[in-house]
Amino acid sequence: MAVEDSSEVAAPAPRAAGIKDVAAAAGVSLGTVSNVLNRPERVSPKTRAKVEAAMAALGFVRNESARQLRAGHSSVLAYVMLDGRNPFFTDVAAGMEDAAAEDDLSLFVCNSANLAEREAAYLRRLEQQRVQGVLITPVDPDSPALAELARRGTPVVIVDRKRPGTDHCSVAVDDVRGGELAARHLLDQGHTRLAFVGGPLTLGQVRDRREGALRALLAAGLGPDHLVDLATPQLTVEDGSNAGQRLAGLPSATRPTAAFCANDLLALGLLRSCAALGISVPADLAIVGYDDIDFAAAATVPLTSVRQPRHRLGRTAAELLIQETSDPGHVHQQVTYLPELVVRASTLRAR
Amino acid sequence: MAVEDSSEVAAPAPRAAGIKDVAAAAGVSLGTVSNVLNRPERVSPKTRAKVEAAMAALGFVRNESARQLRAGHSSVLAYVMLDGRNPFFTDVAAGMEDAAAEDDLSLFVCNSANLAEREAAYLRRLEQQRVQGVLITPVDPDSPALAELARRGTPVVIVDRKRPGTDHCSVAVDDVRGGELAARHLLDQGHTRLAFVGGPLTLGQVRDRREGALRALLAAGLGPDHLVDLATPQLTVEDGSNAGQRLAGLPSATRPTAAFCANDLLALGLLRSCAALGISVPADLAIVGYDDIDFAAAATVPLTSVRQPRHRLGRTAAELLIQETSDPGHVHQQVTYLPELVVRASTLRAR
DNA sequence: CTCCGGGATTGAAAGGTTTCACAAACCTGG
DNA sequence: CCAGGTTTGTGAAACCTTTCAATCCCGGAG
Repeated sequence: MAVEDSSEVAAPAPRAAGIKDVAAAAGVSLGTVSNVLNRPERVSPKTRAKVEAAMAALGFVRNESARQLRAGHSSVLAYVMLDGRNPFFTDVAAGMEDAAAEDDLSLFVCNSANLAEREAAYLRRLEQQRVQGVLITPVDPDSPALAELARRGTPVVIVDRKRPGTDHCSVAVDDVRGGELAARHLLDQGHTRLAFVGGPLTLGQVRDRREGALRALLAAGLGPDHLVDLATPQLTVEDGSNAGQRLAGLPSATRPTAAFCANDLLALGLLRSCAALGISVPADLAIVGYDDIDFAAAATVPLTSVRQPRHRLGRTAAELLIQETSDPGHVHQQVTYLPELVVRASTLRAR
Repeated sequence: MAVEDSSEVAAPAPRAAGIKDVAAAAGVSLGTVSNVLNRPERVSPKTRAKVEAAMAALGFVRNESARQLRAGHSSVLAYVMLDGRNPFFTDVAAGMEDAAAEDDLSLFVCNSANLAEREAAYLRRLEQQRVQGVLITPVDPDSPALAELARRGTPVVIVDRKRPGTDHCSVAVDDVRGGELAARHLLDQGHTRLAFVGGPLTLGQVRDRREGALRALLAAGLGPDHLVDLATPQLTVEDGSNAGQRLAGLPSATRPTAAFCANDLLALGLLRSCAALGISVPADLAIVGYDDIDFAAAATVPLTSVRQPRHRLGRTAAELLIQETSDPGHVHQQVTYLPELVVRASTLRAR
């Protein structure tokens, strides 16, 4: 009167098989299973097959916490991005992901949404997880938290910002140059009175782009009064649209005939409100954006924009990070790319 | 001749202080430090202060791997999204993030980029990490991998898709209804020949939206031949633009006077190519998109679109997941939201 | 002065993996 | 058939934290 072997009963929740169970099932020792996992070449094909069969049968899934605890390192990179809703950053992340995948690492993407507090919370969490390294486009690149993180042993790479210190690598695009390109282009088109749409000035990107525009003016012999500031609280489509309203409200005598926007979201918003207000682009107002996101070219008045090598930016950043973690003789470097102006209909010279 | 105490030498890499070091520094036991961390109310204010001071002095950072190994659970949720470059999913993720933050959990965002292989790799990695649960907009909701993941103990919530089985919760929007809304609106405007722009049909979202359009036609007494398929390989701006070229190439006798696009990216691409080809929107071609991403309203011909409660979609999904992990008596539920048509200039009735 | 109750603290076990020094088994050629 | 070298396999320690039963200490009741 044999009782049905319990292994044949569909156990509802056998609770996660571990390496130990696999070893038992395969009739080998713990260490051997571990070897199959980590150094398969050191185990004979026969035993390896046995072990692999056991793993499959038990639905074994390696416990990464335990692995990491013992091995001391994880295989996760993280990117803390500044604005998850800006396609620019999404593309940067895609570049990182490609680089990470090549080294068999995962990329953990977090979105600080430009909130210092949220950023800090993520950094804390990531450090606790002992991620292999952190890529970050910081709310404030001078924050001491970043330096400390690095000092305590988590490599940090600053993305899309430069940082004078020598604690980390950084990858950036020359925003001053970008601003210069944009403004010079507008001046070349015969405009002499430009609007600068963007903010807050606490963002280095915004500051630098504006600074570049000023330089271009200066080089053309025009004073800073030829740059009309239309400050925005954020860099969203909505803010750009609002700026358009304000622009339209200016007396036509002093109203700029061209606008340089700190990013494409603003530019698209501006474009929209121009359409709504009957301001023709580029005849009445030329517009230059920044980032050259896909939607820039897709806008019905395709947008002139300053292109940044976003994919490469991300890829390079991730590569530097990986290098830092693997090469003991690593020295920090600051990579700077040059932006490029892409001219489209939104600034075609008015006849 | 005393040798300088080594503790006074600035050690270059003192290697991560652990709970043990804190205990030693504070003159208490291991367990007490742990209590300060996990049940502060059980330790007297005096000792707590001592311990906290020691932690600060040593720059102690809790080791999450060890914690998780012992405690058995992590505090990370993950969202595997279908297309990181589509703002719709970004917004969904933002909703999840809010819900997660409320419960003091982190959200790990991964982008499968519509690649089954990448998706599988992420799922494997996440399971190894023993994340608390997985939110996913799957490439293929019928993939057995999902069911198995759930069976092995990682809760899974399907987002933006429904799944007949009873293994997980799901949160979706009724795409058939959405397609119906879009098509009926066009029919109401007097159009009788519609283009459907979208693909691949392996994506349930695309299939359902198309299906809805067919139903609307049927309800209006029109056969399926009144729906002209412009299949696209993906759902990108570029694909939409290409579809526009093809549309323009159709003999004007049979050319549809309205287009329903499976998402806004396609619609924006279509819009762009119309502008380039001199097809006026909406006079020559009415366009309806889907998702109502921010750029839809921002397009220079603002886009009529089917709005989905994306933020809520994400939030609800995360809430269900959290509930599943905390409430033992949890029963899986399938939540379905209704979409809503947002009418804008791109379909204003032609005079 | 002893005993008791209860809050504060302790110590040891446990959790799943990797690592490493070592043992066993096998092979090669003398 | 054996010595010595190589290839496989083993077992125990270590990683850092959490948990929980046990101990300690203190003041108050008897």
